[in-house]
Amino acid sequence: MARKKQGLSDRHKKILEVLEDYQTNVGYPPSIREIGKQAGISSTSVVNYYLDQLEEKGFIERDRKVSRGMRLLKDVTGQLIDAVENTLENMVRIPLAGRIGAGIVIQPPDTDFNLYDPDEGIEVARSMLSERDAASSLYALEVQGDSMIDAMVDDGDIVIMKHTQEARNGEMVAIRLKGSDETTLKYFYRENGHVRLQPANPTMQPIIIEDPNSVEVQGKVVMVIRQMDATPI
Amino acid sequence: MARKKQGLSDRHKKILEVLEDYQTNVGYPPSIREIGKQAGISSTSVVNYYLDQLEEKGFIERDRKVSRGMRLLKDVTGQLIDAVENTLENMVRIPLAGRIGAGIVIQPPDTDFNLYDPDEGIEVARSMLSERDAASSLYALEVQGDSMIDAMVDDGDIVIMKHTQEARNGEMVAIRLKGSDETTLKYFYRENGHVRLQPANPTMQPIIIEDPNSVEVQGKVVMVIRQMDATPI
DNA sequence: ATTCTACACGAACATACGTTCTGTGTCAAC
DNA sequence: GTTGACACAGAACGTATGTTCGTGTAGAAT
Repeated sequence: MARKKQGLSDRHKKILEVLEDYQTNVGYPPSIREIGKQAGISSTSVVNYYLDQLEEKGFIERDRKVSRGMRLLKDVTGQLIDAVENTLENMVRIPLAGRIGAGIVIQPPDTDFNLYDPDEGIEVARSMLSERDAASSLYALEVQGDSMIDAMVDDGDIVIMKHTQEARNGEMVAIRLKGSDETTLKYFYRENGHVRLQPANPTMQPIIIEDPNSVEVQGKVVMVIRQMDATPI
Repeated sequence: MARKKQGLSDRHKKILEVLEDYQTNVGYPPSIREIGKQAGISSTSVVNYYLDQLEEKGFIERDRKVSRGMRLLKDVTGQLIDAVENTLENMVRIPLAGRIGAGIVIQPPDTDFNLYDPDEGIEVARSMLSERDAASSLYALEVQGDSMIDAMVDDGDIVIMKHTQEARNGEMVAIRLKGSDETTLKYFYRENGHVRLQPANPTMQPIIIEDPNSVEVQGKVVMVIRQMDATPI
């Protein structure tokens, strides 16, 4: 009953390479004869022979009787290959809507604030977001200045926001106090009839707002991204 | 001489949709007869007729005499389709190598890359990394505890590291001082024969180390990610 | 009306391509 | 030795699939 598991011979590997190369370069899978030519195998039956083995090992999937009817499932290294659609749908592009600073400024995307390319956006893997968030319309803001260091948000950070008027306890939200024109990022808690705004930095004291109506929630922070690799264009 | 340019009839659109659907769902392009069936066209010649037109309009590319020898170039909307290779390479999966706390524990990505689940990892768009970084082997660490708040890194944050022994000025690095078993994240500056370690929080004072040899660089911080959307599995 | 063009159908044709069969050589186990 | 599993080659076969051709219709141009 002893089955050799990981045993990929040179021909197996070569064929997998050909498969991957061909698919990526040509756009559709190769025929058996083409595989043979690329891999240095003269007989179609031998190629077929190995394709069957690769299928049994779970590297490819074959549709019999169909020309070029095969698809890669795993890499030569055994890594799973995401199909095309997956990768397309696995990424979410979030528009860079503007900048925020001490006096917060959220520019709607239509403003021709052209410091960023029109297609300049933040690409985030869907897996890094909750399903709800990925489905909703998000926007990204670049933080300018040190005014949010008590929220653990640094100059240059990218905050990804979700527009909302309501906040639930424990969420980090962008809020503006009535009478102030300054927006800050704080953890939001509604308790005992008042609102507690908790800085992310645990060494700092919370702010208690007795009148909940004087707190205006502008959005919820979904993610903060700090890129350290200095590649400013 | 008037040529209708953008004129995509319903059949054109339908065929493009079929093409896209089939490719993404099945993994290779459809045959002409399959297109016909899906698009409600009974004759192969009609499908061929429209495929020729779509090629002339630049939506697809065809390889004559080859079964399923076609690939999508543009979307129904006219948007360019990224080839397979692009989508495959657009995302980088970074293994979650461990956790760091006050008593830092950094496990460099050893050869046993198979310890964590395949879905245990951080997916980052290649566009969010520099080319150099994306090519190098990165690993991610989850921060545990508040010991890095002076580096603007919070409990629960994900730091993406690049293994290196050398640091250049201005980079945020994980460093350990000789004689200490604690690792911290600081901005690194080598100047006038000494090393200056600058906390990210600008209100905090730098640390000057007179002997550069007592500073051990363990890695460079490439990115910090803070997920606020509470998605505990 | 006639002609031309775009669109459509279905059948016939040619071949690209997957499958199968026979045969050969090697190497271990018996 | 014999057997059997394995790797490989080449040819023959069947069919899936792209191509071509003859025909037809509807509408615009002549």
